[in-house]
Order: sequence, then C-alpha cells, then structure tokens
Amino acid sequence: MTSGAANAPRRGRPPVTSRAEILTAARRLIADEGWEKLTVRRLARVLGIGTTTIYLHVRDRDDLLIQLINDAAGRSPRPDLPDDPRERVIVVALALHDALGEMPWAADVLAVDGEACLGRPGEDALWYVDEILSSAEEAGCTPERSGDLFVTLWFLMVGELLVQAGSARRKAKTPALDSEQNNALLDRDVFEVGVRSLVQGTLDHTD
Amino acid sequence: MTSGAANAPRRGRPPVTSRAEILTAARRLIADEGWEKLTVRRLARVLGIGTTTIYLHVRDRDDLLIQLINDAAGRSPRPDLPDDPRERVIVVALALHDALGEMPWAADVLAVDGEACLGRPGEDALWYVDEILSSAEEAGCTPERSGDLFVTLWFLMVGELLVQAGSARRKAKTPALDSEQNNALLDRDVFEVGVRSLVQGTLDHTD
DNA sequence: ACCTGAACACCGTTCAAGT
DNA sequence: ACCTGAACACCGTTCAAGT
Repeated sequence: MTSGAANAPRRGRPPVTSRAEILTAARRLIADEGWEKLTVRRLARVLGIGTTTIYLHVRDRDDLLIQLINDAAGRSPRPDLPDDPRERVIVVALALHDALGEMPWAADVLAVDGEACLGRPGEDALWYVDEILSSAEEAGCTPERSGDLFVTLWFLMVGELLVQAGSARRKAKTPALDSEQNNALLDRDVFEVGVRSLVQGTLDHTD
Repeated sequence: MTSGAANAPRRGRPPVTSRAEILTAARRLIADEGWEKLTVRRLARVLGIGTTTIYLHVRDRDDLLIQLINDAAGRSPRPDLPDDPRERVIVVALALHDALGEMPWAADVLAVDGEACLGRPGEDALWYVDEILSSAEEAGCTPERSGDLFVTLWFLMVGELLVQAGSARRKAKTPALDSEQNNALLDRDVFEVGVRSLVQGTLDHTD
C-alpha cells in the first residue's frame, strides 16, 4: 500500500499534494489569518511543501484565486426560486452576492476576470448568469435590456463587495470602532434595496 | 536668490521636492507606464531623489493614492446643473464617474477609504455628495432614501470603475483583442443606463 | 533642516538540479 | 515522475547617519 498502487500502474514519486488540498489550505489560511496573508509562499509553508510545488497545480496566483471563487460558487446552495420572474431576478442576485460575500476580497479578482469566473461554459457559477438573464426576459425585458440589467447588477455587486472588503480591512486595523457584525447586515440591506430599485426601474421602464 | 530667501528666513538645506511635484510626477508615471508601475521606489527614481524622501511629503502609499484622487476630483470641471432635481442627480453621478474614470485604478482606493476621499469636510470632492443628497431630497426622497440612493450609486460607480480597470489591464496584456476605445464608451453608456434605472426605481417608489 | 543608503521583512516566478 | 533551493527582480517602510 505504501508504494504499490492497486489500480493504475503509477511510477516515480507520488504527489505530495493535490489541487483540492491546496484550495482547502488556502480557505483555512484566509479564514485564520485574513485575505491579505494568502501568498504563494505562505500557502506552501502552511502545507509544509516547497514554494514552487504550488505551481505544479496552479498556473499563477490569479489562477489560484479564480479557482477559489469558482469553488465557493459551486459549494454555495442554490436558493428556492419563486414563480414570479421579477422576484426571481432579485433572489438570484442576492444569492450570488451571498455566495461571493463570504470572500469579499473576490471583488478584485472578479473585476479582473469576471468572465473567467462566471462567463465561461462549464463553470459552476454559470447558472446565476443564465437564470438572471432568462428571468428578466420572462418579466418582459428585451434581450438587450436584460443584458444591461445583468451588467448593472454585476457592477452593483462588485462595488458593494469591494467596499465591504475595504471596511472589513479598516476595521481589522482599528479595532472596536463601532459594533461588530451589524454593519455587514446593514450593507446587505442597502444592497437589497439597491437591487430592488434597479429591477423596478428597469422593468417599469416604457419607451 | 539661490541661497537667501526674501521673505521668510529659511535655514538649512532647501527642499528638493514638494507635494505638488510628487503628485505631478505620479500622474505622469501612471500616464506613461500604467497604474501598476506606480510604486514609491519608482516614483522616487523618476524624480531623481532618494526613495525615502517621498515619505517626508506623504504618510504612506495609500496616502499618496488618496491625495491623487482628491486632486483629480478638484481639478475636474463642475458640470452645468439642470433645474430638474431628478436630472441633477444623474448629471452629478455621471460627473463624479467621469472625474474618477480618468484614474480607473481609483476604485481600489475608494473602496478602502471612500470616506477619506469624499466624506470628510474640506475635501475638494465633497460637493458631489452634497449635491446628490440634496437633489434627491428635492425630488421627493426622505433623507433615509436619499442616503440609500447615494450609497447604491456609489456601489454602482465603484463596481463599474473596477471592472473597467480590470478590462483595461487585461487588454494591455493581450493586445488587439477587439476594437480600442469604443469599449470604454460602451461601459459609460451601460453605466448611464444603470444610473437612470436606479434613480427611476428609487424616486417612483411608493410605499 | 532636510535628505539618504542600507537594512528588514517580505513578494511572485523561473529554472537547473536533485531524489 | 515529481519536487525543490537558490536566484532574479522586485516591493513598502524604518532609522541611524550624513550634509
């Protein structure tokens, strides 16, 4: 068992780690020490492997972050979808926000490579995009207007996540400035208010 | 003239640079080589001074970026304001976007320290905030709703700027992928559509 | 009174060499 | 077949020393 494989005839040194182990360790590292501590070197140190071994499983640092986000989007549960298409747009937008909100640093990566995370077929997170677009059309949008709505919702979400990440970072530096968690809740509420206004303003539009 | 001052009796070595020179050099550096090349060390090298001299005029790197943004907001011309308060909200939001859009990397800083750039009295950019809030109230919003609208507009703008910065960076890496400038125009248009929908959805709301 | 080099504690990434 | 140390080319920031 230690050196012979039962099924596939493997040769040479066995791998010392795997993509899954790297992603898990990265999640731990972020949870334990904060997002800014996630560096390739630190991650390797935490895993007890050589720095350069990371590069056997990940193209570069950005690739690591993209895989992490995709992982989170796939892991996040799909919400129950209401029948009303208008409400469906809102529910899906909030679900996407929640899925990515656990990693507020995601905004940086999403901005750089939004398509890499959501736009490509075969990715875990694609259903969010499809559902928003098709629901908006079912609610009476032209395809073009649906696209505009999606992009605007996307901007709104990226902005909210970025600001959230910023205030979290600031709070980490200057502790005990205000209350603790209710700020995140407030942000979530303002986001929902914004999403609702935007959907209303888009769908009630007549020209 | 070279060593004696006419007015205030100065002593010791004359300053080798100034805050204004540093900001100008930083703008040049960004224009010439791109935002990611703006480092404290490079900036000093460009100015032909010691790296550490920068720190006599700027608290740290973030402070440099904040000063740069404030500078840009102050330098940007104020638009003509229409009488209709609803349209005024839109015009000011677009003006703020344009003022910051010349430095799309601003989003990162704005998220970290939005208050430092806009929220504090005495800053050049404060009028944007005041004008949006008071116009929204004049258009019939409660103060609370005006605040929500402003925050949502802020998210929308930060998100749009961040995505714009990301696609600009990506285009710099992979040149000649599509057309050149019309993408920015398209983004501007989508932003305006979003702003209009948001304002409409907020102001037409009745509850 | 003002400026600076050297140093500290880090980064991401590559590549020849080791097991 | 898989892993790695050393090296390269950088960062931001501090502080004792220089002019």
